[in-house]
Amino acid sequence: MSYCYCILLRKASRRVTSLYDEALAPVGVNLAQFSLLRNIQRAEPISLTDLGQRTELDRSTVSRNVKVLEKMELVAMANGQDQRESAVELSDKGRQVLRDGAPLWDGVQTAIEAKLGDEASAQLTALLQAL
Amino acid sequence: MSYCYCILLRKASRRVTSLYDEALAPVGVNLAQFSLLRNIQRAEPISLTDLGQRTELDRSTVSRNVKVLEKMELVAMANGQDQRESAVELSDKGRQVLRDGAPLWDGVQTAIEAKLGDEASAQLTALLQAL
DNA sequence: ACATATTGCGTGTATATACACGTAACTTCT
DNA sequence: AGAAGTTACGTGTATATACACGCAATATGT
Repeated sequence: MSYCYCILLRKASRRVTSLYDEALAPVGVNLAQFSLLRNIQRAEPISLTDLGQRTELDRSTVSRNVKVLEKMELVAMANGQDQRESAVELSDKGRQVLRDGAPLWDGVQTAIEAKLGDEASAQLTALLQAL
Repeated sequence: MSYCYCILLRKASRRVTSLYDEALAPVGVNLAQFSLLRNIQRAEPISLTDLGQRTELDRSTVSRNVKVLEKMELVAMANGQDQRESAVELSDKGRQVLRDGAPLWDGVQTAIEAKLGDEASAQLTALLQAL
């Protein structure tokens, strides 16, 4: 009787998310928001649809998550190529959060690697990508 | 520059959850609900607090998820030891879902093992438990 | 040009999840 | 017995997430 891979994944996901959330709390965002900001930064200005593909999230999910970031004034919506397309851009405040959050994010990242060891960390990365 | 373990986990979690959800669709529950039913089965009648500890979920989350199962008539609430405690039990319909869902769940489980290989599957299990 | 198809987005609806807070019930201490 | 603390639970609020649907804008085919 093997453990359910899905449940193991979901539990680990919740636990680890909690670690990153706590670490990032000082800059006022959670892991999901920090990651979304990073994805925006890598391709700004970016449409919501493109952002959804990059993050592997449903477009409507991205739409709502971006709206929260907008309310926090970390990003701003601009006009895209089309009238229908809207382009997300970081605000100065958003860039600051990314700068301030980077070492916090790195701390958790390093802590996980220290806990698992280098080899196991690499294995984990490979396995998660293979799923 | 390493990948964010949390994001890798969350993405894998969403992808894999989706696999199980699709497989379980014929019996009318998703993976989270199926898993919750299984946890109830293992310890019924069980209080919401105990169920929360078993599933590593917040009590309020369990409370709400159980409420959905109750509306689907897969579980029923009975009186616990106390007046404050409520005990969750499976209904016949709930047991049937567990029976019918088992082979569907097993199919995904086997498919994942086939994809990763036995050794990698065992590694994955160990790594996820270590996190 | 006009009808049709596609694209990009928002909203409605639903589950999953957590934290904070309040309430009722039980326990413990004096 | 009565006060104080603990336990079990529900609800309010908020984010995360997906699917279905509809609308507006653009592209395409005749």
